Amino acid sequence: MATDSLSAAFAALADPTRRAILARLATGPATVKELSAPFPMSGPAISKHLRVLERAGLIAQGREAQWRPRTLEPQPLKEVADWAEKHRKIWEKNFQRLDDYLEQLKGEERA
Amino acid sequence: MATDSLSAAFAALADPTRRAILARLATGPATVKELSAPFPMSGPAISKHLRVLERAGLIAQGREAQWRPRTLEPQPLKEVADWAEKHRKIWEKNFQRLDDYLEQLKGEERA
DNA sequence: GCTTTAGATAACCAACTAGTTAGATAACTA
DNA sequence: TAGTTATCTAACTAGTTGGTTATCTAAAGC
Repeated sequence: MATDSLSAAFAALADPTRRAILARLATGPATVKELSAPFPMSGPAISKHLRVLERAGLIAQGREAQWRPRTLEPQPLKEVADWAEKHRKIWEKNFQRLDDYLEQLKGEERA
Repeated sequence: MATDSLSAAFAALADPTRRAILARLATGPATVKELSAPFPMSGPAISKHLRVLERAGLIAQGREAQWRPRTLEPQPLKEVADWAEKHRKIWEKNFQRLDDYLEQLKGEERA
């Protein structure tokens, strides 16, 4: 995998299990046990997903007795949202220009 | 890789070479030759990146004599942007609630 | 001190990724 | 027809991913 932070964030989000974990965390901090409950998957598998999310900076780890509650870290998601929104707008403009061009062609044909 | 379309789009975007290719295509259609020019990488390597982008639905392939010009397809990027923006907002609300709560605690302490 | 609970780590495996070189296909050019 | 250009496919390699089971650590409860 590429090592830049945007690539790490995109890669971390490219898995439905990890996106579901983030969705759960959006309702508040949760322990590993709570996070793994919905998935038909071993604990270590969830631990690995959490490590991917953590290396991407999307979550952070707390410590409370024998629990390590995870919480969201918004910064990388903000970078992803900004990138996607920016490029979505550019692409749209691109397509608008194409539409304008096709419209113009039609007009010239008629004339 | 997970097979759902959102996962495929995120995975395709998780590589700086592929994001650069998309950035180039945002300025208009381009041949494989043109797309590979900026990269110190063999043609087949670029072909593979293009296949990943195509399977994610982010680009389409034209045909003109011996060229196969690629163009952008906006739909999957829109899905990515929507997902990211939606969750960014939820996370922010989450953090706002946390801030409110901490503010409230401070107020109660003072009282 | 022993048991239980939460979680991490290690070792392994199958599948996939990102690159390579070599060779095939298909269309233009002289 | 022969040669050149654009592109794709095949076969290979090294490294990564996503899962498993087995084992370890640390805190809590009795």
